[in-house]
Order: sequence, then structure tokens, then C-alpha cells
Amino acid sequence: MTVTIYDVAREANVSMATVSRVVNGNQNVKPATRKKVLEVIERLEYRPNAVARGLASKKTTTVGVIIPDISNNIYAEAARGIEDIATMYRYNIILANSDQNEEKELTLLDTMLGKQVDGIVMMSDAVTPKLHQSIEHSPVPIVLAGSVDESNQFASVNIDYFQASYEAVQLLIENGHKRIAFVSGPLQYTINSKFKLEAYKKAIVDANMELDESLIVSDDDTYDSGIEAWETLSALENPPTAFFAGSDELAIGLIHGAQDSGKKVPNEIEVISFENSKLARMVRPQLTSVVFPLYDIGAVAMRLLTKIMNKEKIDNQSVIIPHRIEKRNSVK
Amino acid sequence: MTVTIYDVAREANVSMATVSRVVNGNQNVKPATRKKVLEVIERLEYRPNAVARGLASKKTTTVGVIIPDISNNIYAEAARGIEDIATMYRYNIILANSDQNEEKELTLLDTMLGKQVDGIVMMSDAVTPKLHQSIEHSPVPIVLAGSVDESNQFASVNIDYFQASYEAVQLLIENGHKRIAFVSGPLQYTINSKFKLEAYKKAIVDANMELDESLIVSDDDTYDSGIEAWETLSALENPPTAFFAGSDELAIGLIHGAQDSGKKVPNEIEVISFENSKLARMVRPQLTSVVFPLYDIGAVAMRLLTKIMNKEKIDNQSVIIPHRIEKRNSVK
DNA sequence: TATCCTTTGACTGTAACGATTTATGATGTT
DNA sequence: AACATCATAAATCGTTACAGTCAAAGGATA
Repeated sequence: MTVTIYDVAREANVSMATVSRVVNGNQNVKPATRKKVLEVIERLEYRPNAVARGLASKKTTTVGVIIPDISNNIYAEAARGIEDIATMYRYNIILANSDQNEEKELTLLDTMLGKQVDGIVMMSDAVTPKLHQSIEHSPVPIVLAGSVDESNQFASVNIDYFQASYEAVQLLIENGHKRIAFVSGPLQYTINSKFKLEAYKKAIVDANMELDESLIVSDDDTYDSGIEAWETLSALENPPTAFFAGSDELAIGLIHGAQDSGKKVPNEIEVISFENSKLARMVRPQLTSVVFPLYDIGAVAMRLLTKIMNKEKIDNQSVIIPHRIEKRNSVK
Repeated sequence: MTVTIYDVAREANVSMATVSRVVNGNQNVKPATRKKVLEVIERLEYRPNAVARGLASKKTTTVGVIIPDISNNIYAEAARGIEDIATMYRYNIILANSDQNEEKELTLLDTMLGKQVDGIVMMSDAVTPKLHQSIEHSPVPIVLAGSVDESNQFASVNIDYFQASYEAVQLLIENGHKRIAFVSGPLQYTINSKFKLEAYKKAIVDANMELDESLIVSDDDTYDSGIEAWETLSALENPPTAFFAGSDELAIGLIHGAQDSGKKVPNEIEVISFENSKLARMVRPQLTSVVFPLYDIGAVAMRLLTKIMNKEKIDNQSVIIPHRIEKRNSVK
């Protein structure tokens, strides 16, 4: 039925090893033989069986990608970065969604290792002890993308979340705001709690401003949460005049909340976001935002993975890529 | 190094065939033996090698997914639907981006078949003759998701694009508009040219209105194209007062274009979109839109694929799922 | 009841599966 | 004759699948 390397060998009057050699571009085949083999391959429409190849060579040229949710733009962007670099290096990708669920992450890791992937890139907002252990015991390299592991023991690529957040809040402070709110996604996620929030606090304290816990709101990273956050915060006795939002959707929710209740952005209310997805340009006013370069993070993570799989020497396995703030109109 | 089925067999004093049977849940193993084997598996941390299994059984429990671009929300949504159903049926997914490029599509098909996937779900806006042929010759089942193949020869899942578009334009006509514009992505894509545009034309003609070619604009499916489309169309001598937009981004671009030049939506200008992504609720006014249920399309496509892979009888391989129009505020 | 035959249950042994890889052998050059 | 070069055969890789084995349990027959 299916044509195998053996059929090609027979048809071309050579051994299967020779066919293997021409398929894999090995030098030790004389041109005439190579040509003959290639012709037979063409004629028989031979297509090497990657599974057999994987069994024999113990390499599958496939890498696993575990992300929280592909339908979330932020992760999709990263996935695209990962995939682009992967194809560049001739790897294929097994993609799976974890929904930030530890149990799923663990199972996924296990089935991917069972499938003999050559490496894994993973995004996880919370590297739990169990997860940490699984990563540690993995027989193939794993790199974390846009995810912090506090032990700093694994290969990873990130931006400096703390510094970036600090700068964002500072921008608001410089514009003279005295009441600045912090609105983010779940504080179980390390990036939100240990970096965005801590940076916010430090910026406030460094500016000799009062740290008011009631200005700190955390729920989901969604548009609706943004609207809700606006409602609770604007109902405060002494409401904030500026917002540091953990995501674009949150920021847009905040802005629409403000606008719906008659406030002008940025004249009366200023909002700075942390993401800079393509949404940022699709609101009025357009968002000023810390750029969280997910595509690049994915791409760099995948590149790092190829190096490790290749056993190249890595000078620094915790890559920090530069960040910047894109200034548009939600901040004066 | 790695523990194999053979190690387990030796350690448990049974043959590897028996181990294989307990791993695969075969009945012919007496409970005591099963327990013993399971214990050894646990102790040795044995993890079946899916590659070896794939070679022996000729099944990989992985399916290929070829989509234009995962970083585009519409496809990401579909990918999520596909993946959810795939996991439900214990399949993994090899995901790749084609960028609507025929050559890439062909190569991807080839490498996926090389990897011995058990089936493929594909999204392609233009099923070219070559592509058609490749699909036809595929040794494993392929289902098209949200993609039309005009020969109607392959398994596919779609909505009734023509009817949905017709209804959308009709809505605008009912609201009394005499000048209705058509703004879509590339007309090379079958859905745009054969369905959205044709339905638009028919609706206009059926209403005894004049079909004005200058009201038909086609470029990208992006926000910027929407803005551009507004600019060219509003500069017309007799500009349109209503727009049928092929995507949410296009619709938002149109709306922002209108608003930036002082027009009120929906009072002076009405816009109806075709997509209904989560963006639809994130603009003011919120978009009235034909809902293009990509998640469902992906899910149903994957489900259909499992049936075909399972050799179950399929009553209808061209699935049309119901559509509806979500009414919000960009249309009165 | 004793005998023989067939079934069933619970395994075992081993040949695929379709490549890669290594040791070995043949060929041709200098 | 020595030395590269190229080609070959055979051994793996870790499973599954199929054909058997062997003992125990019925069932039928005389």
C-alpha cells in the first residue's frame, strides 16, 4: 500500500541504507546513484515515514507548546512567534491549551513527553511546586516563555515586568496624579502580584504618596472586569484620576466605563495599559501602553530551545528582552 | 536509560505482550496480574513511547491543523474549538500557519502526512486546483473548516454565508438606506466573492435599488483598511449611509472613520459587521453583526473528523450550522 | 461415570512496523 | 599495495498484533 524505503531501494537496485543516505543528504553517495534514487523516489511518490524515523533516530523534530489559551490574543501572538521560528528550524509544533490549570499542565507535559517531543516551550502564569518538579525531571529541554519561575532555575524569556510597570506608574505620577489605581488580572499570577503590583507600590511610595489599598483591584483580565473596576473605583469617596491597567482589555473597559459616565479621557481620566496588542489602536483614545512583546518572546523562546536541543552553549538561560512604552492618547 | 515495556515485563515476570495488554486496557488479563503490572509501571515510572506505538499500530492519535494565521483572532477561535474536541477524543494537534499561501499549504500537508497524522482539519480561503488534488489524494481524512470547496466534494463545516450576508444587507435596506456600501477583505477568497458580495448584489437588486460598483470596496480585513474604506467612500459625490463590513475590524475602522469626521453612528451612519468576535462589544457603539461561530465550526469540524477516522457512517459531509444576527447598536 | 472433544481464559513468543546506524565489504585510484 | 570512497547487510528502536500454548471447564457420548 504505502511505499517504503525498501520499495525504493529495490526499484533503484541499491540498499535501503543508500536510499536513507540520499534522503538525508549524506555525502557518501555517488552522483549517478543519487540521481537514480531520486528519480525512483519521485516516480513512486515516496514520502519518508517520520514515525519510523523518530523511532530509529530518537528525534521527532517536533516540539510541544503548552499555553493557557490560544483564543486569547496575547497567547496566540506568542504561539505565532514560536511557530515561525520552529518552522524556520524545521520543527513542527504540538499545541495544547492548559487553561492555567495545574492538572492539565501536568498531564499535557506527560503526554507530550510520551510523544517524544524534542523539547517544550511552555507558558504558565504560576509555576507551582509540582509543575516545577515536572519541568526539572523532564528528559527534554523546556523553556518558559513570558512566565516566571521564582527559583530562576529554568531557561526562560521575559521582559523586566517590574521595571516596565514602575515606569508606567511613574508616567502617571509625573502627570500630577495623586490618586492612581491599580487594576489587574488575578493576583495568583506571579507577574501580577510580584511585579506589576509591587512595582506600583514602590512607585507610589517612592513618590511619597499614600498607598491606598482601596485603589487596588484585581479580578479577570477582561473587558467586563475593566468596566466593573471602573464602577467600583469611581464610586469611591475619593476616586482615582488615573489607572494602571494590567491588560488592554482592562484598559478599554476602564475607558469605556469612564466615557459612559461622561468623563473625558485623557483630559479628566488617564489610563495606561500593559500589553499593546492590536486593540490598543482600535479605541478612542488610543491606548498608551507598556509593550509586552509576546511575538518576540515566543520567537526568542523557541530560538533558545533550538540552541539547547542542539547542545549549543548558552551564556544566559534567563533572557530579558527590552521593553518600552508606546505613547498614544490615553495619557496626556 | 529510558524504561521500556520490556523492563516492565521482566520486573513483573510477565511477557511484554501482557504489559501491552494492561496498558491498553485489554480484557484478557487476570486482576492479580494487572495489579502487579500496574505497580511495576508506577514504580519504574514507565511511560509508553508513542512513537514506537505509532509505528506498530499505524495510528498516532494526532491530527494536523492547518490554519491561515493563529494570531488572527478568528482562526485562533476556531483552533480552540478544534483543540477542545480533539482533547476530548484524546487526540493531540500539530498546528501550523499557512498564511493563505498555496505553497505553504501544500508543504504543510505533505509534512503532516509524513508525520503520519490520523487526520487533518484545514482552513483555507481558497481551495486551488493543486490543493484540491492534494486533499483528494490524501491517505487520511481531511475536513475543511469555515472554508468552501466549490466542488463540494470534501467534508466541510460552514454556515450559509450567502443567506447570512443577504439578511445583513436586507436589514440595512429595511432601515431605509438607498446607498449601501460593501466593504470586505480580498475578493480572491471564495467566501468574499461568491457569497458575501453576490448576496449583497442580489439583495440590492431584489430591492430594486441601483447597483453602484463604486460602493464596492475590497482590500484587507483589517482596521486600517476599514479607515481607508471610509475615506474613499465618504469622498464620493454621493456617499453611502450604510455599510456592510466583512469583518469586525473593518467595521470598527469604518465607525472610527465616521466618528473622526463628525458623523454619528448609528444616527447618521449605520454599519453591520460579519464576524461577531469579542471586539464587537468593545467599541462604542457596539457592533451589530452576523455571527460567524468559528469556535463551533472548529469544534464541529473536529468532531466530524473523529467520526470519519472512526469509519462511522456520515449522513452529510457538508455540514451547515445555523447562523444568526446579533443586534447591538451600530444599526438602529 | 469415564472418556473424549471443544471452548475459554490467561498468557507467551515472535514477527512486523519503517526507518537509522554501525560495522564491514567492495571498488577504484594512486 | 595502501588508501580513500562508496555501498551493503544486519542490528536496533519500543511497540502492537497475531499465532500459539497450556491448563481448566464444560458438554456430549457411550
